[in-house]
Amino acid sequence: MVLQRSSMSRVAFLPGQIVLILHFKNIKNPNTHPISQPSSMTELETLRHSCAHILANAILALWPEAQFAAGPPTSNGFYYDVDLPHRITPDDFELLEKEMEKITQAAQPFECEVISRDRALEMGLSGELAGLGARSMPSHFKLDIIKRIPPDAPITLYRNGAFTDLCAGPHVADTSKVGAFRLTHVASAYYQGDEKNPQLQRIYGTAFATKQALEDYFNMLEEAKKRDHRKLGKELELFTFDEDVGPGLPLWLPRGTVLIEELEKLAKETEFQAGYERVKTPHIAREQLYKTSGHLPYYAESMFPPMELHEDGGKEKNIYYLKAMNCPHHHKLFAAIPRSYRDLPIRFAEYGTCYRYEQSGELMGLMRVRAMQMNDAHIYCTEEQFAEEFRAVNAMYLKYFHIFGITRYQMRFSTHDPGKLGQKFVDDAQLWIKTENMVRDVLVSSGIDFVEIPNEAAFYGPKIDVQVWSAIGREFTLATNQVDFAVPSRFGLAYTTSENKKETPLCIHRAPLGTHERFIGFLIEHFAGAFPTWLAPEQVRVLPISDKMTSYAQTIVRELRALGIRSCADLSSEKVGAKIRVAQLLKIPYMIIVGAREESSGEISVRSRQNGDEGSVPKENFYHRLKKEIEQRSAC
RNA sequence: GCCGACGUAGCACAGUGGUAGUGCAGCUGAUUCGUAAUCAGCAGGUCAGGGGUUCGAAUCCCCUCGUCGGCUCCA
Repeated sequence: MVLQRSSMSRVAFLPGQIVLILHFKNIKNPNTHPISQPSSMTELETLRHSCAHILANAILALWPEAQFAAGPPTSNGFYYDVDLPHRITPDDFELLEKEMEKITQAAQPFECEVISRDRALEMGLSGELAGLGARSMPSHFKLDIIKRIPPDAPITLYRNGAFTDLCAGPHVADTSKVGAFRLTHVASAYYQGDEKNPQLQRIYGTAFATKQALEDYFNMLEEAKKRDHRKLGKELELFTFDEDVGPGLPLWLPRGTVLIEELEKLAKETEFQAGYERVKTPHIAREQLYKTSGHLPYYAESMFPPMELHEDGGKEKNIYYLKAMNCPHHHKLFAAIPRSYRDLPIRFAEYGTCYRYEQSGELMGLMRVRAMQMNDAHIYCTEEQFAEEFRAVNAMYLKYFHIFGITRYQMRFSTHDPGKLGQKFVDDAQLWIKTENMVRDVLVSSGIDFVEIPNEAAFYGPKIDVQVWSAIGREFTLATNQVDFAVPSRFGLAYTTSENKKETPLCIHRAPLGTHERFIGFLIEHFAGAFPTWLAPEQVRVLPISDKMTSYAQTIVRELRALGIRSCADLSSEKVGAKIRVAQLLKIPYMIIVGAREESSGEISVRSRQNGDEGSVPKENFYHRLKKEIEQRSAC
């Protein structure tokens, strides 16, 4: 299973809700417009785009030599890419915002003018495009952009005050109509997103129709930061990173390990019921395995550098790689024993640990790491069995999403491009069409919303990625499900048919729980650290009123543990209020408070994380309720 | 990987050239308490690491490591 690197898009934040705006290549998208067509921006986008012009205008007022590239609205605001010797830092924002204020207060009308291509080129050469008038240097990025405008498309200018920009528009009526704005950060970006091109400074800002909406947005960002898994991971003692261990290599503390083991328990139960068999494979393999699979050499740069071993007194060199995926190992397990059509489907499952050398700048908490434990399985089946197997896999995804209450996700169905058969995609047009139709049918008949993206399939077959969004709005692939009709034949995998012939099986790679790292990172944010009882690292904390109650508290802990319930007693000499506070901050689902009253009556006083004081109950009643809640994996 | 910012006690932070600080957590003691913080004392640091400038560096400069924000959205 190869989890593809996901694009990191952003979501748009609106007060009180989170609205998704997706950016997919080749997909109709309300936010992107083909260059030749008149733009159809939303009101908010228009406002933000106008803000970008005002930003450029302000930058020019301070640094007239600035050269501008693109300045579009984004999901959360706007930016303008600028080439400028002066390094703009957040310290410059105040000054820039003041300049921008001057422009908005002047209420300069935005005027549109259609010009000829020659006139546009002329203006570009004289530096007037994205400028405050003629300059000694040409507007070279704008000239490049003009070259890329289709010959039949009109070329338009937008002006406000002295500022003129090559722009398709639209814009607000005048510069006073841009609502409330703020510059947010500065980053670098390559011109046209290509690392061969010069690096520009990208100044980001955001704008809303009203000051209140702007404030709401920033408040919401603050709230989102509180559920950032990196922050909660530290506070709740779930995982850590260490410089000596290495970047992107998480260390799981005991509380985080509980999460891992509960997820594995769930996966193992679910997969057992669905007819999977568990396998175990080593973390390394010889170079030859990845030559056979086809991962070498093209995938080599995403793998850790190989280990070279000189065995036989140094005569022979053996090269080993840390595995970046489990599929080749699983294929070898399939190949280990002669297989009959009667044996299929064969479903091999393993929580396999994989290592990928992700670029240092791409690492991000648990969401993108270099060592990951994957909820992997490979299903080998006949073509006839494929639809049913795929349907079952899909049902498993939905079952998991139901358990975790994951409702905000998107299924992304990536298909092939017939024009690229034999290059980007395995050359078997019939099989592509057939499998894609089967996948599509399953999705449609299951009533699942999905987007279809041509040209994004894996080399060996179509795939479905489940996209979700982190607390701070980054999009990533949580889980993936891929059809493979190419690699099994590279491995010479075969089964004997009822006619005693050899046939290559299809393979479904699937990882509905993705990797532990990313899935738990996601769950931490999804639950804001308040895990449902079945997942909670510590399920119950027993709080004795005073140390006279120590032994009764310990009795209760023993009883809970005998029932398999994770619990501890807080025997510190704090007052009960302080103990409650600590337990609440650790987001422990239940507290049991015991004093003399409870000891004599055999009752316990229950306090839940969610509802506070729930009063006294006979302890067996509570144990029973808790056990049921855990067994059922209730949402809360 | 590239660009930028940042790195001070376990955590959150203050300290911009002149003796390294605060709060929480920790430890010790006292307190024995009924639903979100009891009190007191103590300890804790090669200021990420290395090099340089300076009479003197957490502070200025260079290198390395790490973390964070970006690197798709094209007039």
